[in-house]
Parts: sequence; structure tokens; C-alpha cells
Amino acid sequence: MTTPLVAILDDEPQIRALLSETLTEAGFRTASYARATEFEAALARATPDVCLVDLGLPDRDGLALVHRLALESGAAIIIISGRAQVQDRVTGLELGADDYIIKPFDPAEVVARIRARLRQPKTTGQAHDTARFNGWTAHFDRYLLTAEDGREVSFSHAEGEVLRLFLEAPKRLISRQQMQETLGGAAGESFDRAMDVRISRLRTKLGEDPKNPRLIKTIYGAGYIFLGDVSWS
Amino acid sequence: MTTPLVAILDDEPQIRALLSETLTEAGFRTASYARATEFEAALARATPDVCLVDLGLPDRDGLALVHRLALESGAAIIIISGRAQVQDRVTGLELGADDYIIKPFDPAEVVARIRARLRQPKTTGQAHDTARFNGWTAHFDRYLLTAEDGREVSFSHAEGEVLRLFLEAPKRLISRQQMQETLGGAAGESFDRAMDVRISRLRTKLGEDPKNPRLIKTIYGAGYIFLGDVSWS
DNA sequence: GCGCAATCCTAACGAATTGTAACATGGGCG
DNA sequence: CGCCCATGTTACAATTCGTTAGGATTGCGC
Repeated sequence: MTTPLVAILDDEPQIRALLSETLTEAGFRTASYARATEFEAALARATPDVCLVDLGLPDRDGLALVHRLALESGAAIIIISGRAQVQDRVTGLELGADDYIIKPFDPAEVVARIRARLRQPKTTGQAHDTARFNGWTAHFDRYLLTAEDGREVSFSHAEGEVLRLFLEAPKRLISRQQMQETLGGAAGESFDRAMDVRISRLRTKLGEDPKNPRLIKTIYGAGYIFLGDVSWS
Repeated sequence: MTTPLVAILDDEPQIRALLSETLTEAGFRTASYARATEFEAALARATPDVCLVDLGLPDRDGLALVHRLALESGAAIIIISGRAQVQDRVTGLELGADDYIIKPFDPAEVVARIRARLRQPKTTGQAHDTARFNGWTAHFDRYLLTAEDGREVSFSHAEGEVLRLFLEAPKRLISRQQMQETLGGAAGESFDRAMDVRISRLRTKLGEDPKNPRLIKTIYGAGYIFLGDVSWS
């Protein structure tokens, strides 16, 4: 498996930012969601290894979500909540959470508790790390692309992020905004150019004809779209 | 599984009594010990499913015991301690504890946390000192690497630390920060360079091609990842 | 089609990060 | 003390990747 993916579900932007930053530093991939519905939609595509769930969500009963997650996903579930009563904790744990952290929390402890959960062998939740598309095979665990003729092209971490984003949502428009969020883009205004360059480099590695890209299409004024028949394994 | 066995290690008789009673009521078998030596003697006979360990033991460093337990026993380890600092908790969890409960505790929460641990499939953690990966065999007890063709390469203690870290978490990103923590790196600024050098030397011994390392990959700005199919024995 | 502004592409540069050879240090041992 | 080995340190080379800048492309009004 590649680097573990931690999903963050909290309605407060600051908390999301704090967690996301800390966890990235600690070597995890992260995906943040402000609402349960967003989060559930994303689950279909990329199954996280650990879910950090705040109980005080605006659009859903947090405990019910935890219960469903515990039953249906193989991810470890850690509740992060301001509700500090023993009864809350007991209920959360009984409903299937693996840990319960009380706000305010110390980021270092969150990291330690996530690591403790990841030491356990996973029940299911096999994170996909290899994808095939149009003659290429992308090995995200090895940062390597393999062509049909056996030719190998390695890609960097930054390029891999873009490629993964495309492969997880093929044939769908990906707005620059969306891309920026996913790629940890620090909302820099000139991050736009950085993104262009990443795409440009990726295109080169995929052997795209600049005049007529077959796989990564630019949608002027909107974003990009990846045209390829993707299958994960 | 039969009724789970919970081992209680605490030097205060009242705590032992309280835990023992609560847990029995909750449907567990219990075994209480006041000292680490007693506890260790008992381990040989009946291996518990969960160990509740107090850190403030009179006859042993509790953390060292936790670490040994984590490596050698398959039991879930829950620290129950009066030491409430974040640093204590982080250290305990990093050394292999699965959970950390602060005194004074509520018995109901202890039960809930034990149940959460028992839901996890048991790890059959054995003390490991030999690992096989991609044609190599690493003998940590002899500081020796054996290649498929019988060629032998010895490695130093420092190199062994890095190698073990990799082999214990294969195919996962290991951040420089994480590596520094694990390798006792005292947050030295130029420890970064020392780490690089360790990795570099290890790569050389493994016969890696510097331009295209197959086993130890660098993730720019993030850390390292070990790509090998590891099996311990 | 033409002109123009908005948008996008990419070569080139440079700051930050990482690799590694060479040197320095220090402990163990004869 | 002198040698050897492990390991940290220094210095510089190599790599990654964001930024800049200028050119190319697109959409739109005419």
C-alpha cells in the first residue's frame, strides 16, 4: 500500500487546516470534508485507512455515521469531539469507533493515535495503488509508469498527485479550484502556474502530443478532463 | 473465542480491585498483578488478550515493559497512567501501546476501550530479528545481510536502525520527521544530513542504482518509502 | 476573418531539498 | 600511541519543483 490516507470530517475550517497540515507533515495523505454528504460521496472512490470524525456535524447525526462506517468500511474510526462526558465516549466506542479524542486536542497525540491504529492489520479497505489506462500502468507505490512495450517512466511525488487525481475521476471535469484543494495548494494565486507546469510535465511523461493531447484535455476556462479507460487493481 | 482474558498490572490494590470487579461484571476474565516480575512470569503460562498496564511501577520501567510487550506479545496494550502530559501519551503510544487512559478513569470507559481493542483482529506479533525481502535476508541479531547468491554484507548498528524501520513499515511513506524520532535523532538541525548519509550507505550495501533506486525511494519534500515484499520470521 | 483580452503552455531560472565523497571525531583494541 | 571502524559533519553536486516570462491558444465581438 502507498502512504496511508486519512479522511478528516469536521465542519470547522481551522480544525481541518490544522489536522491536514499536521498529518501531511507526519507523512500521511489527507482528504478533508466539511459535510457528511461530501464525505460519503468520496468514500466510493478512495477508501481511507483512518477516518477522523467530528460528532458535531451540521447535516447529519455523527454517531449514526460512525456506526455505519464501522459496519461497512474497513477503516479505523477516530472520533474527535468536544463532547467530553464519559457517557459520550462510551457510546461512541460502543458504536464502533476505535478511539475517541476530546477537543481541544494536541496534534501530536492525534498523530500518535492514528499510528497506533495503523499498526493493526487492516480488515478490508484495500487502498488501490495500481491503475491501468490506455496501455499504461501506473504503480503509485513505486512512482512508476509502465508502457505496453515495457518502457518505464518514473514520476515525482507532485506529478503522482495530479495523476492520481485524474485516475480517480476519469472522464469528468476537474476544475482548477478542485485541483488546487486536493493538491494541498496553499491558495496561492500563482499556484495556478505551478499546476500548469505539473500538468505539462505529466503530459510530457505520458508522451502526449502538445497540439493534440489524447489523455489530458484542457477545458478552456474551466479545468481539465482525463480521457482514459481506467481500471484500478 | 472464549471469554477474553484481561491482565491488570498496577501496584495499587484498590485500583486492581476496582478494575477486576468491573471487568468481571462486564464479562471478562481477569488476572491481576502488582509487580512486573509476577506479571512476566505469568505471561509464559496464559497469554492475555488485553493488558492494562500502569506506568508507575515500583520494580520496573513501565515504558520499557510496554515496548517489549508490544513487540513480543500479540495482546492489545492499554496504558493506564496518572501521567497526563501529552508527551507521555505520545511516547506511550509510539512505543506500541494501543490506547492510553488517564487516571482517574471511569470504569465504564475502560470497558468500552477494551471492547474497542478486542474488535480488532489479534496481531500475532512475534519478536522478529530476521526478515526476507527481494532476495535479501536481514539478520538483525548478527548485523548481517545475505544475498540470494550467498554473498554476505554486514551492516552497522546505525544502518540497522534505518533498515529495521523500513522493514517494519514497507511500502509506506516514512517522513523524515518520523525517522528522526524513531532514530533517537535529537532534533539536531544537521541530523538531516546524517540521516541522508545513513540511507546512502544502506543503499550502497543493498547494491542500489543511485539513479534509479528500486528499494529505497526518496519522496522529495516528504520522506522515504521502502518498496520490498517483506516477510519476518 | 481580424483584433484583442483572457487563458494556458512551457522553457528557463533559482530556491529548497537531497545525495554522496571526503574529512573529522571518537571509541575500542593491541 | 597508532590503527581501525562506526558515524557525524562539511562541502558541493544533483534533483525537484515553484516562479517568471514570453509565446501560443481560445473565445468573443466585430
